[in-house]
Amino acid sequence: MYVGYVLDKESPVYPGPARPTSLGLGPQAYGPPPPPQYPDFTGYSHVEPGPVPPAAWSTPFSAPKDEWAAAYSPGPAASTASPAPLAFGPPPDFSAVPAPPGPGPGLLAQPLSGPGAPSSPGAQRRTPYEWMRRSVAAGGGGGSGKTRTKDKYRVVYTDHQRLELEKEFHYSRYITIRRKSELAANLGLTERQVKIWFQNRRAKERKVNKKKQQQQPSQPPPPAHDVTTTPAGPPLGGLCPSSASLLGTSSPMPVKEEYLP
DNA sequence: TTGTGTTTTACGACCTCC
DNA sequence: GGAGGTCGTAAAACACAA
Repeated sequence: MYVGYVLDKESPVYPGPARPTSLGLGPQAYGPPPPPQYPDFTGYSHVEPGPVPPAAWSTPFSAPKDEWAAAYSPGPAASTASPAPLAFGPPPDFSAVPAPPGPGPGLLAQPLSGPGAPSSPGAQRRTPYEWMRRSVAAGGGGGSGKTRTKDKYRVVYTDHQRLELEKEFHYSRYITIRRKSELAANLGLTERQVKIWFQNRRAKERKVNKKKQQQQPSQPPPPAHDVTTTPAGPPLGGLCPSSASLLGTSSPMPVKEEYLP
């Protein structure tokens, strides 16, 4: 698997313990999941309860997790939430919004608790519910499987779907096979959609970083996670040439539970 | 309301790896 | 050969100025 190739590279994309050799990407990743790692996946959380502070997101990623999380915040309810509730599955207040009649179980109603609450960074919806109506009209948002070959060219993912995808992306730019499967299941998307979302997200990041570099040519090199601004190299071998700095023992990257031995 | 620019999904082509 | 990577692109969705 290509991912496996990346993972095994000298400069792995994922830093430190987040990328244990036992991660088992590639064909073996399809094997039976280690029993103890997901005793209760519905409670999956990026931010492990306990001492892992949100500040861990300050590096290597430039944007603190709280920042983008707040941007996606559904409202006061989220802002007051503990750092831990990054769980998949509908939050309790999801019930406040009737689930659209889309196909599949994954159309998650959005936890938009407050009218006027911004639902997306850089894309303030006119009303917190308008995007929902659009999503419903578009065939139930993500998971509808609409493609350009069908009656709808594309769907608009719900803010919750985007939030969870962004969470995963902020954790790591490359999603594992298992996480992709889990994410797809929990968000009601197909694995293909998750994969493509990550591809597009990386492309977006490269684009942004390129823009930044052009605007600030004299600036010091980008942060370690800026894997995309690296000069040309092997498509993946050079994906994260600077990630070696992430491998330092002082890496503040939180160790994802599933990556723990 | 309309025109225009940007962002977001989705795909195809091509590549590398196993 | 299959999977997933980048890159480029199409087109819908969206924001915003005129």
